[in-house]
Amino acid sequence: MNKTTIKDVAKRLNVSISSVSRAFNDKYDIKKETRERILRVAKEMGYHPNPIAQKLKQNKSFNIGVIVPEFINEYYSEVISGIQEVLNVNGYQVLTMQSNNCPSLEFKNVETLLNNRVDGLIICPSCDSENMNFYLEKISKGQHIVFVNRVKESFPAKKVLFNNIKWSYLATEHLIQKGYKKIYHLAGNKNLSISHDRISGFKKAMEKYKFPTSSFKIIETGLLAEDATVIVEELILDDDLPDAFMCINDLVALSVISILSEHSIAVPEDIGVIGFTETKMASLMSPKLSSVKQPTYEMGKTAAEMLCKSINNIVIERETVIMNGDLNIRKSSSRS
Amino acid sequence: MNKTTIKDVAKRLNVSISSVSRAFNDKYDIKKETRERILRVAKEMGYHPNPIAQKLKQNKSFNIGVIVPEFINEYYSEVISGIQEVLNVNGYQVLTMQSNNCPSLEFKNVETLLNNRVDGLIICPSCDSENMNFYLEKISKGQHIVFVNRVKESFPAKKVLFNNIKWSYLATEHLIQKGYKKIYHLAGNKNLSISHDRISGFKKAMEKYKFPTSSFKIIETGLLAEDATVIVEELILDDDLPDAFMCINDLVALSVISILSEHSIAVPEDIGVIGFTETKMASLMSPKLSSVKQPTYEMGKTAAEMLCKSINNIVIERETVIMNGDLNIRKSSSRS
DNA sequence: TTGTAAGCGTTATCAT
DNA sequence: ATGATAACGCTTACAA
Repeated sequence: MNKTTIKDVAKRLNVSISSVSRAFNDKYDIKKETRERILRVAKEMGYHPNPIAQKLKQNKSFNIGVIVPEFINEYYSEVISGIQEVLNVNGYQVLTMQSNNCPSLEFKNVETLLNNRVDGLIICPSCDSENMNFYLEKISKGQHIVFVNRVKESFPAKKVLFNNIKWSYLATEHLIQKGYKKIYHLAGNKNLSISHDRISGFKKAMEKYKFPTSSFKIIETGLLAEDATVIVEELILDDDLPDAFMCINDLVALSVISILSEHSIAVPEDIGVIGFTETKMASLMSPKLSSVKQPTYEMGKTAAEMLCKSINNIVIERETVIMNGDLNIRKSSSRS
Repeated sequence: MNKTTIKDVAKRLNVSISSVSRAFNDKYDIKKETRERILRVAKEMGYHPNPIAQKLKQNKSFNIGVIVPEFINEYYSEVISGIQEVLNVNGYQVLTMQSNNCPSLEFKNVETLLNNRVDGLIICPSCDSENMNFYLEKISKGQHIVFVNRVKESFPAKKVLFNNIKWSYLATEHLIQKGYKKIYHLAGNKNLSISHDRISGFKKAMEKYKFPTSSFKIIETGLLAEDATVIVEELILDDDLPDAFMCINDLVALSVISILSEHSIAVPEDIGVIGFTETKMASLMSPKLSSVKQPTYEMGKTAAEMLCKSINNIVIERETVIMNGDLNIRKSSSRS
């Protein structure tokens, strides 16, 4: 075990511990030679300053807490990777916790992390309609918090969002331009702003291209593959299939394709499908899935940078950053 | 900010700080009433012991470091979830880092975590053939380390492995029993023991069922989808397609299916395909992918439990735990 | 049962 | 330029 302390080094060199400390913290006066001598011997002895003592003294943990709904899917894994990239470079360690999409566990995790004295938090909320006052209170008490993804644009806090309205509109427009005349949107849960926004984008496209009410539907499906399965089976039974599905995410899109294929309905010839929040798998399917790509990694980096600034009291230009994506068109929406 | 200290509480109650400390650490003698009074007032004041001070005093960080090659794919995300589940319950916080499949970054991360005084490490190595002495040295210095997945069974350390030989054998046997007569194994990089073991299992099945050398091949493909693409295209050009592919992982399997489908080769009718290390997506494909499921979550839990025991010097029955999986048979290998 | 005080490994103020 | 020392917030041996 590494047990060499500043005292050991000081004793060995017949200098005071303050000199050793100074040698390791450039900011103090110390003769260049002594500094180098100390550093050399310290290295020989395998000395590393004990960060825990430093933390206590400086009243700073150099830990940042990150809470996500889950990281089994790529989305939040990539966000976390972006966060780590920035924070590690800045000398922070990242403590990640999952809320399992449960607000009360999310809040409990926040308390755990705060009790562990994290210097700041990045929260990807599981839900943006419940108890957001919990966070406003923490912020007003001086906590540094940055939110990512599932947060209302109107929420008065630092946050990084994806422009769901715009890219939902563009995805829908793409289907229209491909000649699909009857389009259903398999939407997520309405009390999530991201679902709400994607519905808005979809509606906007319907209006813009003057689709009559009979030519589109918005079906609240949820975010899970299983949910979609049931719905599509029903549509088939009711003989109420559209020309194309605009799906809340790739999981739903893939399960739609899977069911249609079981019923020998051809994608994209009979029915077009487009997903959202691109999965790596999207390009490994047959047919390959068209989807809206979100800049997950960059969203994480941006949030981390905002947090660093917040901690260092650097004023920020914009409290809210809304990011753009890419429309990755592949086979599933490209009939010729 | 939470700034209430043990002193504030003591002063407020006209007791000594040791009494307050005792109230929070059951193990000491303290009158029940005082204890309750202290706890109640402490709660009112919003006091929580400062874990950093506790760590310094107890010379223990209550942090555990975890290093994985990446957590964009589900495999390590699930392992980490299992680890967190156990460690959080035991009062530890988990510091996760990615090595990006690069041994030197992995070692650098180890040093970072050790300098941060983690109480133990769980390592999912990026490679098991290089510099494993690095770890043996740490262990001999008293560090607590548990390895997961990519480690040779002969490596003398605590570890949790998957029985790759057995399940590779079973996956291959399944293809044989389905009547596929010519089987190619798309293998991973040979200097990884997991690839090596899966090759062994494959060979074992070939021997057991007396396949002549002309009826099977082992092609070193790598772990990535792109690698497989090239290989299969070549096989098609050379008119050297087998009856079935036994793939090193699902990513490779899915890209095989995708290419075959582009060439209008039917899976599973013309060619059967089976993957390894089940992806969630496996059951969303058409055809749904057969695969070997690894108990990722349980592997993480097991490793974490072993680490806790190691830290608390509890003797362990077996230094090496080798886990079993499931054969999830779906459409891609089920011709009728 | 409770209080006093030393000490964990640093940093930073004040002398020298 | 360097050294002595208090302090960070807690635990724990020892004293009362």
